[in-house]
Amino acid sequence: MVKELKSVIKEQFPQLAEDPDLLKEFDKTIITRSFKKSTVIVDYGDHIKYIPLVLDGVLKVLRENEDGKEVLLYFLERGQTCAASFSCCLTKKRSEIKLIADTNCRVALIPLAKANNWMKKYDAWRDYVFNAFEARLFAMIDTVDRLAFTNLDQQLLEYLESRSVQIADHTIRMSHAEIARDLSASREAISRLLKKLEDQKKVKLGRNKITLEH
DNA sequence: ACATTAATTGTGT
DNA sequence: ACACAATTAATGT
Repeated sequence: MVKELKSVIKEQFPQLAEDPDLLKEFDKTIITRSFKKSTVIVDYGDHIKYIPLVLDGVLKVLRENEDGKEVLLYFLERGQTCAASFSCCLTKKRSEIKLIADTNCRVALIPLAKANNWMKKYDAWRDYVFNAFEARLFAMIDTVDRLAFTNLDQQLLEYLESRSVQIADHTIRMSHAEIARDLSASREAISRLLKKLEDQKKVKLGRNKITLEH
């Protein structure tokens, strides 16, 4: 199991695997855990104890508005980590976000103190963290752009395509209502747009599933 | 296999 | 956005 973790790290986090000392630290301190789909891993106000590295599956990061509405911030895929957790790492604040297993997933957990300490000790770790922040920042700028400049049609199509890549499957098993929540749109609007996409032969619809055609 | 129920999806306003 | 109709899947008998 330990050597299996090592090979997953090499595959998913190549930058981290370059430093053998860091890999040894991983061996000693990392806990891997599996979560079933829909499990809440971190909730609003929780104290963060670990930095998660996604080994497998997809996680969802949500934020709650002042008026109690939940907004999807972004998805975490294998090889990624939660930038929001790092900010907790530095400030010791409670969690501003909710982290939820979008699919069954496997996560490596790094204790906060270690993650902090490694910043000084290991260049590879520090670089990884900064890269993660940078990548997340640009990804979020991108989504803000799309929110501002594209209509819901576009967003829906891009959402479906990116989900399909994430789960490596043409068939997305979700209800229209779930998709609507992710896009902060009404369920009816999504249903109608999906039907339009079906008429255009871009997707095939079934109950709780959407298959992308190419 | 069939009926009942619940959940999802479609439609008109 | 809402109300309700239609359809589909899940469950019990």
